[in-house]
Amino acid sequence: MKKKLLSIYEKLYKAFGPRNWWPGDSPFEVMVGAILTQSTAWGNVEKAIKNLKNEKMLSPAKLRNIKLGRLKSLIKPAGFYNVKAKRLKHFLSYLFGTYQNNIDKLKKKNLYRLRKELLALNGVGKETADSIMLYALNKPIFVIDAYTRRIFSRHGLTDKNADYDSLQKLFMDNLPNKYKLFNEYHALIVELGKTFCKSKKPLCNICPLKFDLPICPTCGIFKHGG
DNA sequence: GCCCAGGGGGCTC
DNA sequence: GAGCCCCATGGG
Repeated sequence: MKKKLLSIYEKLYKAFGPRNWWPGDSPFEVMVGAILTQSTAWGNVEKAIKNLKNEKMLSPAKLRNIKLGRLKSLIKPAGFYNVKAKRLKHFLSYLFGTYQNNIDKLKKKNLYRLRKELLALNGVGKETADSIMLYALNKPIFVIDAYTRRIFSRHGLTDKNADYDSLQKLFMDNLPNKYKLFNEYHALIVELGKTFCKSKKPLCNICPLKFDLPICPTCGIFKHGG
C-alpha cells in the first residue's frame, strides 16, 4: 500500500505539477475559505472573498464585528450564505474567545486536541477542521474529501463506503508524516477529480491514472483504449 | 433545463 | 449508525 500510494502521488504530480495550495494571502484567509468552500465550487468562493477584500472586511477583527446581515450579503456568491455567515461568526468567536486572535497559539496546540476543539464548533466538520489545520496551520494531517473516496475506491484500494477516519488513517499510516506531502497530495486528488472524475463526463482517454484494469479506474465506466 | 461543486447539521428510524 | 433532507449561488 505504501508503494501504491506513493506511485499514485508521483503520477499525479507528473501530470499536474505543484498545485501551490491553499490559494490565500494569509492563514486567516485560508480558514475563511475553508468554511466558504463547503460543497461549493472554488470560483464562487473567490467572488465572496473578493467582496470581503473590497470592503476591507477580511480580517479577524472586522469579521468579528461585522453585522450578520452585511456578512451574508458579502458572501452571497459562495452559496448557503445564511448558514455560512453564522459558521464564520462561530469560528471568529472561538478564535478570539479561546486564542485571543493569536494564530501562533493555534499552531502550537497539540494536533488532536486542536482537532477536537474545531470539531466542536457548529459548522466545522472533519474535512473543514483538517483543511484548516493542514492548509492554514501547516500541521501534518491528511484531508479526505468526496474525490478521494470516489477515486481510491474505484481503484479498488479502499472500500466504497469507508468512513472518513479510516480513509485518513490509511493515508497517514502509509505515507511519510510530512505536511508538505499531505498538502500536495490532497490538492492533486482534487485536481484529478475536477478534471476527470465528474460522474457524467469522464475523460478516460487522457486520465493520468492508468492501471492494468479492464475499466477506467478513475471514472469506473469506460475502457481505456489499447 | 439538468447536474454538480474542495460539507455539515439535524432529523428519523 | 445509516439514510434522508436542507442549505443556495453559479458554471458547464
